[in-house]
Amino acid sequence: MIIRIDPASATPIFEQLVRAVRGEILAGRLAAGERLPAARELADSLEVNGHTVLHAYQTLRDEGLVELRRGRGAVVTSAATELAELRRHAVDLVVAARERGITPDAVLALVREELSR
Amino acid sequence: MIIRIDPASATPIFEQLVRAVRGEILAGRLAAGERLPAARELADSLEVNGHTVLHAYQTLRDEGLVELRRGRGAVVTSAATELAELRRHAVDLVVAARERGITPDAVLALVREELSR
DNA sequence: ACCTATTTGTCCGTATGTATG
DNA sequence: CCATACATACGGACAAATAGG
Repeated sequence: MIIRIDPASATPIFEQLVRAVRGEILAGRLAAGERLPAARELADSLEVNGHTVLHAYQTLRDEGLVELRRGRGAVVTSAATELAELRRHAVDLVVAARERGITPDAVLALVREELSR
Repeated sequence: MIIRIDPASATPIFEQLVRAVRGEILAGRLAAGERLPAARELADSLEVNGHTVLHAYQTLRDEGLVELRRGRGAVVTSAATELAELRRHAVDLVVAARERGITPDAVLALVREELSR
């Protein structure tokens, strides 16, 4: 997993990490059961503090994307990969809508209708 | 607001703080708009680290019970007080059920029925 | 418009505890 | 029993938003 951090950015380092990992998961490049690098290890390689990475990992845990366990590390949850699969369908829907010149509101209305069935 | 912390307890300090403040809110002793003591101030008075109190406050924020703003502090949300009011009704319900010797399952079934209306 | 005090936000460093394997 | 890796807590520093004068 390749992550790049911009220490000069206005967005906090821990949030950059959250976005990077979340992106990897939602893009399907990190599947359920796969392990993230150990927090301190990643911290060392990025030259940031271990807490900063841990804070990011804990945020991802709060979002339900990873499971944290002492001695085992951070593991991508199955819910996360399911979310990634769901996202692919969402992308398909939006692409199809754009191809047909359908307005965003109409798309949302359609999805709402299906959800309320 | 009187909070007591047991440093020797197995439950983490920050969680003891979360429970204490949450309890105050749900008991109605802290109403919407009221401010919690400044994190570092409370930390000093309890002789714990400022980070520890801040961690507790941020947990409460994640639960939607307080709003945190730089320079303003931690303010109890209206959602929190509404939750407290809801809790009072729940207590009333349980008390009334116990007085009448109604089983917990029956109470839950009743509530479910009302919710599904 | 300016300045100052307050207070949370983030980050660094360090240390110890504790569940996992 | 031992290595790994997260969990918690301590301490210190500076940034950034808010409120008030």
